[in-house]
Amino acid sequence: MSRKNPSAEPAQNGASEKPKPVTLKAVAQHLGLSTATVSLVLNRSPVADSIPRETHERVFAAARELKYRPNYMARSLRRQRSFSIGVLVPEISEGYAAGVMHGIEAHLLREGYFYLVASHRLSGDILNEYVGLLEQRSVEGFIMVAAPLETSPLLPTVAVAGHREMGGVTNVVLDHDQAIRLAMDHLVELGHERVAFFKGHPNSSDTEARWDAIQRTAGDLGLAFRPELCVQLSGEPSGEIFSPEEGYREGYAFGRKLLGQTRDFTALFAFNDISAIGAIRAFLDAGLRVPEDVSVIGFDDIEVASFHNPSLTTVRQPLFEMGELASRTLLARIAGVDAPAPFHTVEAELVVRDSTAPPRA
Amino acid sequence: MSRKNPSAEPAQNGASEKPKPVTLKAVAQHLGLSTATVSLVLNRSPVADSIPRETHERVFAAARELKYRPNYMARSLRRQRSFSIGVLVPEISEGYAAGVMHGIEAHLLREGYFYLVASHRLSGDILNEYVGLLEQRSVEGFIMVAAPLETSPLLPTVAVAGHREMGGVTNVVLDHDQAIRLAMDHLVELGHERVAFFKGHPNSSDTEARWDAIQRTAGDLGLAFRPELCVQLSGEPSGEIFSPEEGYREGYAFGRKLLGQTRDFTALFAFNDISAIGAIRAFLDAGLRVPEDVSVIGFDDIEVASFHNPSLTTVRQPLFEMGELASRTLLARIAGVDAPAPFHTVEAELVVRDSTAPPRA
DNA sequence: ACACAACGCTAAATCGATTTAGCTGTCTGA
DNA sequence: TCAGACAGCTAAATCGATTTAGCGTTGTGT
Repeated sequence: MSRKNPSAEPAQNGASEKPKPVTLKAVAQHLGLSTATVSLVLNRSPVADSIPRETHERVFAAARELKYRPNYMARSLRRQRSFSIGVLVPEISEGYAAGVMHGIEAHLLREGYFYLVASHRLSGDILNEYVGLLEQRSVEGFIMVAAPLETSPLLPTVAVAGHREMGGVTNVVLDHDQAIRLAMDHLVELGHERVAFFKGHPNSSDTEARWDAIQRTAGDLGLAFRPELCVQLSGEPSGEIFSPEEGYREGYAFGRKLLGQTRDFTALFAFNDISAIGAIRAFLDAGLRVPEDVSVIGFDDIEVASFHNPSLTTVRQPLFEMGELASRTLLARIAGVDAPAPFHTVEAELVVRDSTAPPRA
Repeated sequence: MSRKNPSAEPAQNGASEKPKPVTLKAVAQHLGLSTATVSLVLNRSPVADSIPRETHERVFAAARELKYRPNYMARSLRRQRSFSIGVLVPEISEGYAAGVMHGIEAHLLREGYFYLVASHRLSGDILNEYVGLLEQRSVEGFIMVAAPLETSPLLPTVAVAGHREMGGVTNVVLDHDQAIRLAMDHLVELGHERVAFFKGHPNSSDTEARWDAIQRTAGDLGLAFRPELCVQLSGEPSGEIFSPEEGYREGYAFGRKLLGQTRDFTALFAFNDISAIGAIRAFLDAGLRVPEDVSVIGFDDIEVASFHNPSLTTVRQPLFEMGELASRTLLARIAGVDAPAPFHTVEAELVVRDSTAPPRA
């Protein structure tokens, strides 16, 4: 209600006056030059090489003095460049995507790009809709996180945690074999022999790759891999809508389902940290202690993993680096530097915390 | 390496051919009409009222057939509208901001807007830099989360968790008195009399408001409010850089510092969930049980709060709704519907979970 | 039979930059 | 002395839409 007297402020932002932005023309007139010259100089065009140093200085001085800011729309229209890219994530308030976006942002803004975000919630239809809208907005490319992409997009695209090999799409993927190996070795070294596994959401693009790696590695290590130790939720999830809250509930449900099938296991390798945490809760509710009775290992190392109690042993995905790599790769492709390699692989790292221990003797 | 034969795909996206987008002119020519007519019809301009229904249909049919998509840059340049807003958060991979952004996104995209995000990391300089860049990008307004805003921005702005009253800025704020009351009543009802408090980051805009509310409420309830029960970190943080990881460490450090000062308390009211979790860890490390020996109550109800073990009793901020309200308010101001009210207040909610209990007898 | 309105549409200006082709005027070299 | 090179700049087209002013044609009322 109370409001300071606004008379002191220079340009108020309500709906009152508009500050009338400084155009190129204004700068040119102020200098007695043409807009062409000013533009050439300000953009350091090679054509401006023949213009004497003194004029250069006058132009820059005037631009600074008048606080000239080139109009982004006009410039983009002419150059057919937007310096924007579209980022499609499952859901913005979800740990995995947030970590990747952090890396994306760091690199992109450093290079003078901005990004537009939208959430596809693991639905192909929603994804396609936003791809269309963002294309209309002239984004120069896409970074998609865990996106259920069906067809080759028209623009350069980098997929993080994508699994399909697709024309024009560069995948930033974890080396799943190495990652799974890390986790399994850890469990085996602790002495676990009966390990339970969660299989991920059928629409999540990492699910298949990771599952394959698990099967292979279990075989290599001679680990029992029995059906009653593997849990996948009943098939289609409720709607195609995705949320982290659901991931947690899913983990809890997984955990209960597993206990319903058998208690003959000493460790659980969850699909991700969220489901690991959900499962831990299910175990605790069932009177089992973690890690004394059951060791649990997660995947991702999202923030929660270290905050959790017991803190979570997990396979760390270098999310920030993956985001950075994705942006770097995309910008290179936009610049036409890189041929679109189908894969860039990053390595996982084992983070041992308190949710794993040797099995009871 | 291996790559499917791309001959089947229509338009490849590498750096090869460009699909040559359909312009308004193309549609007009295809119809034998002028671009003016087509534009008028497609935009349902009142000027097009005198154009017969049949022509309307022809135009729409052609647009659909040719898959015409208006060029965003051209349209924005002409209309002086970008349908974009700038969102400035402390850090994108942080729970509070993510929750608010979720709400922002939901409402904004529904209304045909997109948003550009940047992280100010609680630094005024970084904030100003991005404000400038985003203004240049012709955003139509700002939503700022926990931003250390010093001067009135030129564009319509809505601040979430802002505390300063400032010309042209609408604040979406929590009713801190009500929120604090909720928490304190809960503790008092449980029987706690000696309660410790954390004071937040000096650059975080909610810190002061919440601290004031705590002091007032403690007074109202006749609660002891002794200096040795209040902890604030040593003043300036290391650099002005902010991260959730630091919030956790801060909470841990808070907890240790508190224990160093006194153990004569039965409950802790932390500044937020992250610091609550950090403190709980410090207590556990010191051999105290939560909630048996010490009750801990957080603030925010970020995702982690419910996942944590023990799950966290906390004061829920309706982050999603705050984000929605912020966007709604901003769009209304952009449309010139609303006068810029200085405050919109939302109510908190107490979420009782497992980290609080009656004090030991 | 004629003025005037309504209809159906278009020419052209405009938004604010970028960029190519080219125009002066001076200087150089043969 | 004169062609040609070069320096130093500019006119004008262009990007793709939106939007105002207005132009011909037909119809209507008196």
